[in-house]
Amino acid sequence: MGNIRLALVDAHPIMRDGIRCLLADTPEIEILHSTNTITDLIPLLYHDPVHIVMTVFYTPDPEDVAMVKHLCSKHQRVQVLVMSMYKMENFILKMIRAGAKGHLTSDTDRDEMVEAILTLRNGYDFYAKTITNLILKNYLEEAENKLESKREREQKLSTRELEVLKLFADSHTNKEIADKLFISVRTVESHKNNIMQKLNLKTMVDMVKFAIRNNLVDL
Amino acid sequence: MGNIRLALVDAHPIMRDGIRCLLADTPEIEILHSTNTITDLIPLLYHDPVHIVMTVFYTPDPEDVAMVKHLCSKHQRVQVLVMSMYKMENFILKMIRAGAKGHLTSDTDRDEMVEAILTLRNGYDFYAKTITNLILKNYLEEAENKLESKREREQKLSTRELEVLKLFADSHTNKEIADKLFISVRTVESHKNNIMQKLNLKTMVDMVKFAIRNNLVDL
DNA sequence: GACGATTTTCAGTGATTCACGCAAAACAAC
DNA sequence: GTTGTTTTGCGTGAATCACTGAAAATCGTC
Repeated sequence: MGNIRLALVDAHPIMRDGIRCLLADTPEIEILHSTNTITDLIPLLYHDPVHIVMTVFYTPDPEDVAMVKHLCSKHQRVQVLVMSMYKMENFILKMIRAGAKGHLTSDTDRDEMVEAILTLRNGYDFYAKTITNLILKNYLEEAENKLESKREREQKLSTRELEVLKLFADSHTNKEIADKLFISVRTVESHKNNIMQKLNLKTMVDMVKFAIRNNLVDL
Repeated sequence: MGNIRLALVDAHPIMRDGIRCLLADTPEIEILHSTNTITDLIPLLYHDPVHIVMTVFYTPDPEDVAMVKHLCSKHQRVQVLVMSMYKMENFILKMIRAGAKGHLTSDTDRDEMVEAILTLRNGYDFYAKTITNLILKNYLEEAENKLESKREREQKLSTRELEVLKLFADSHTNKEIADKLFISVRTVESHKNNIMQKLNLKTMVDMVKFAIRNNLVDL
């Protein structure tokens, strides 16, 4: 197999330079493109295709997931390797579902990065150890009892409570929730109280975070 | 003048590796320490002092400013070079006031980085062109068109507001925040109101999400 | 159908927070 | 010293929270 054609996407030029430098003494990896965003990269791929796109994300932004999805659908032959500088299982899994074939975290090093690129080029997926644990956990849970999060909410929260929680975490006021569900504001309050008690949450900030973590609402 | 003894602070190991790699063929710069945080670095400096500490920040966090200030006061002979991956004139200026002697942005490159380090070692300050432009632009705008800069400024949060937002999104009640910051509960309320207005957020749920998205708190 | 368990509904009460407006003191820039 | 911003704080009425209690609806099951 010939050289591996790589594209680098990172909002910070210095980081792109750093990665390029780290990969400099790996001659079988050739960096063809280096852009700020996936959007900038896509047009370049038509005349100069690559095998692998490595993109770095610094914050968990739903837009990034959408961009990865878009890239994967537009260029089905490229393999996307995501490096995320945050540690949100949620989003990492979303990236994988969006079509990413590999994933690294910010505590990776040159060797792991090269290994990831080579692995992807050979047609296999690559997930950093820190990620593997996560995926394994998730998979096991899904196989045996749907999702952990699902178990958590469905075993502990009732249907109505879930409805209220969703609306609340979607930035609706109690009054709005009450109107939407044709119940009184006091009932909404009760549900929220019960949710907090059941899940052992202290504040409603915790409630919002719970909802996000469990995919009840988008960030 | 002998070798320049440098310490590197960055929350992301891969970035530290990248920078180290970029500086590898500049033999007069010697990287002695490489840590996650300034806090981790400080004890090392007692037995192994350096000339320059280069620290990278990804989000505008008042605590980072405080850490830089602390570092500058504890080790008055070290010179701090800040690289900020965001573009908030506000915070860049604060870093300078906190004692940083140089400043780079994420669109810097190896040469500029080396230049900055050498300049600092020679006893002069160094500010990247992009920074100078920023400051100049800001200055001009303020002089000629107040509205524009006002609008811009209103989208940014002040130090205090960021502190309040962080604590709030970290599940603290207003009372707790007030106690922690030694201000009244009413002041906390004011800050929260101002934040919502500045960021054009409707509810506190939105505020929590904003904080998570911007990495001010963990999920 | 009857029974118990759970869910859903709602209210009282006092504390806390929200939303909006206003303003003095502190601070920084010029 | 003047100007503008930030930080601090208060007043008011509405909304929400935290806690308790409780009636009505629903569900599983014998």
